[in-house]
Amino acid sequence: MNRGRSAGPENRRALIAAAREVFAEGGFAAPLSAVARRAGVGQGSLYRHFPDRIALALAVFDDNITDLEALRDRPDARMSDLFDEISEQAIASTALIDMISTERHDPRAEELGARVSAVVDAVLVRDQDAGRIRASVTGGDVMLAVSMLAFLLSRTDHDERPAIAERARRIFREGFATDPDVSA
Amino acid sequence: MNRGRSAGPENRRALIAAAREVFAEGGFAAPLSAVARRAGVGQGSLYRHFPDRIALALAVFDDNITDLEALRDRPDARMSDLFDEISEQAIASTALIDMISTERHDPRAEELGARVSAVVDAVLVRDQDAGRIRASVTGGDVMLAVSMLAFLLSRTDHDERPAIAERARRIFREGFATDPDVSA
Amino acid sequence: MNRGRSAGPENRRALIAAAREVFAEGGFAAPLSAVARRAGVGQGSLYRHFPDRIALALAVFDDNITDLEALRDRPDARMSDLFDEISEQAIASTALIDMISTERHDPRAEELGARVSAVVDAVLVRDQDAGRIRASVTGGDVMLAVSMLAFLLSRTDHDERPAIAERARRIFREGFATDPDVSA
Amino acid sequence: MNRGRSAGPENRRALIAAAREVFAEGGFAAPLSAVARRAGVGQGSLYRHFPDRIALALAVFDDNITDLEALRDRPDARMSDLFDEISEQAIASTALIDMISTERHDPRAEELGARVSAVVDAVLVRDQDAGRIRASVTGGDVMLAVSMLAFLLSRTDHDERPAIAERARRIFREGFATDPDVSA
DNA sequence: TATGAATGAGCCTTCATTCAT
DNA sequence: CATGAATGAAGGCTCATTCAT
Repeated sequence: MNRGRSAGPENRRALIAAAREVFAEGGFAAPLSAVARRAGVGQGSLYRHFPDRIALALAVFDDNITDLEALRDRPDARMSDLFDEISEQAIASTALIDMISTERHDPRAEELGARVSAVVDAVLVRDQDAGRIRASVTGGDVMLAVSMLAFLLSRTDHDERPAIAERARRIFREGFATDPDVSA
Repeated sequence: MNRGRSAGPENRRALIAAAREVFAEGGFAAPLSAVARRAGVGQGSLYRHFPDRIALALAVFDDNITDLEALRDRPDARMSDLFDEISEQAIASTALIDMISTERHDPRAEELGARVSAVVDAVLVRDQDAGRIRASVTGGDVMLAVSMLAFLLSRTDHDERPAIAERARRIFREGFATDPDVSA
Repeated sequence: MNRGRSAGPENRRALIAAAREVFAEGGFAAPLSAVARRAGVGQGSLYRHFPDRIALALAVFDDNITDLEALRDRPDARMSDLFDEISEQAIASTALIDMISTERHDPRAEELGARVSAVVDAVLVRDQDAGRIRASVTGGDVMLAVSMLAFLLSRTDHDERPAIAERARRIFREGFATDPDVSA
Repeated sequence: MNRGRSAGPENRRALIAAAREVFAEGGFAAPLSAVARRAGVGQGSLYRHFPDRIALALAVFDDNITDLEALRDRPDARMSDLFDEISEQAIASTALIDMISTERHDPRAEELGARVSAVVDAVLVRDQDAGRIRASVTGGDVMLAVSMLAFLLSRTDHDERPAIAERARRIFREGFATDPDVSA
């Protein structure tokens, strides 16, 4: 049952979709064979489309990063929106974060991290100009906060994630805000 | 070279020591066979002493929690000491954190978490009474911060951990302190 | 980028050239997909032109045999020239030898062997007539020597081949010559 | 159906025996899974006993080398006996040769080669002292001849090996002998 | 009770070969 | 006739877990 050449793009999509689910359920380390199986695709096709786990993850997560970048381009977007977006993504699947840290020495994963950093920097400047965040806060600080938030969610049960996210974000808000009492 | 029935307690100790090293080097998911090998003990004995991975990890990490509890009992200990202790432990081995989150539904892991919580609560009260930490901060908030710090360190290269720990702790300090400007 | 039906001959040539390189680098067992890739040709086209590995190898090695036959037709060529030529070929790529022995029961490979034999026989007669090689030496003897030399080179690191070839040839020279002391 | 610990030595023997057969039939590159299957042993046990292909091959071939060394210790043994022995071994299985050349950079394979060399050197001296082999012949020359002979046999059908071996040995005899005419 | 070996399931990866377009 | 993707069968290897001694 060779579905022929035209099945290519369809398979690719199916693999990404399957990987998104499998990663969400089993984490970044989930078996690739499960991805192929769920996509209804031969093991070989998976490897043709994505020569390794990272290549597959990259395809899965590219959408997420793109969402973040879209947010940066909204002139009214502020840091809290960014945290919203990241929380939401992490609530859905924490594998991205897992991947970025597990594969932190792979240049492709680094690039993903750099794209996130760029978004953070852009939004941070605006918030500092508007006096919402202390001038002493750096992009690195925020990335740290973002990472911690995501790690935390990645280790939290799905149904508890919204509450935990809210709680963690309040801590960071108070850590970064110019007048913490206001946000308390 | 069957050392006979009297070797029991000695084996147990050797297994715990070996597991501490193996977990530190290879993470919580490291092969159990490596533990038995390093301990110089048969596979079967490992399973007899510790029926599963969690039982072994529990024994390993009991010491760490004990250290934390000792700290709680020092009347002059404050929250920053607790963070110091936890940072140091996480800098040494991140497997504990990994275990607590990976196995978060195992009652034994939960109990470990509860013991940490108790320490946190005790120290927090003192810091709040002394006016060093805002009254609005809860034990849950601090546990969250602790978790995030530990997760973060668990995903950081060993040599970068001290610097990252310091940076993260400043954020939390500012998020919790009564007068953040002082600690900035 | 389907170059259409006229690309046939060009593809064929590209495949042979690619196969020559791939076999030289990876041996006779190298993946056929590598050949197609290097030739810039689809897998399907490879199979159309060469239904199996042997068909491809035959096309590749036909040139080598042709060189040998050209040598036979030079009236002054002697056995040592033949060994020179074969050594050079084996030094460049041992895949031919590998193929001839691996596929020794395939009639196409046998034919290749027969062509070599014919060359050997022709040159041998001349050398014997000239009194350079003992009359008792048969074509089979020389083929054996040739095979052994080629096998040997096929199992020698590339950079050591010239020296090993020289050493081996001296042995055969002494084994075949009418007056071995001369060549010693 | 865990046959328990005592099955260890038996398994080991079964694995070596199976490997000897599998290597003889399929060459040194034959699948290890076939070895485990034929030995009636789990895949894991194979890897426990022999962590890699070379370790297994070493065990298989140790007997062969031992036979060679026994021959060296016979005071009346001469080069022709050595060739006899090697021919016989290669006639039975050519995988040893394949291994020595395929894995020529593995120190364990090198050691095997060195043991053969040592035997060759010892026997050569005796033959030269007795005036049966030219003084100009070196141990390296003989090793070359031995290698070529073995390679040749490794690529010859089983039933043709005796005849081919005889023919090749005559060439070497004439190449090495003090008075080649005698042996012609 | 300790021991160390056995077992087999499961994942990863590579290719040869087939096929719809 | 070219193309490039699909497919699945092997084979390699690693563990978690069980068991006879």
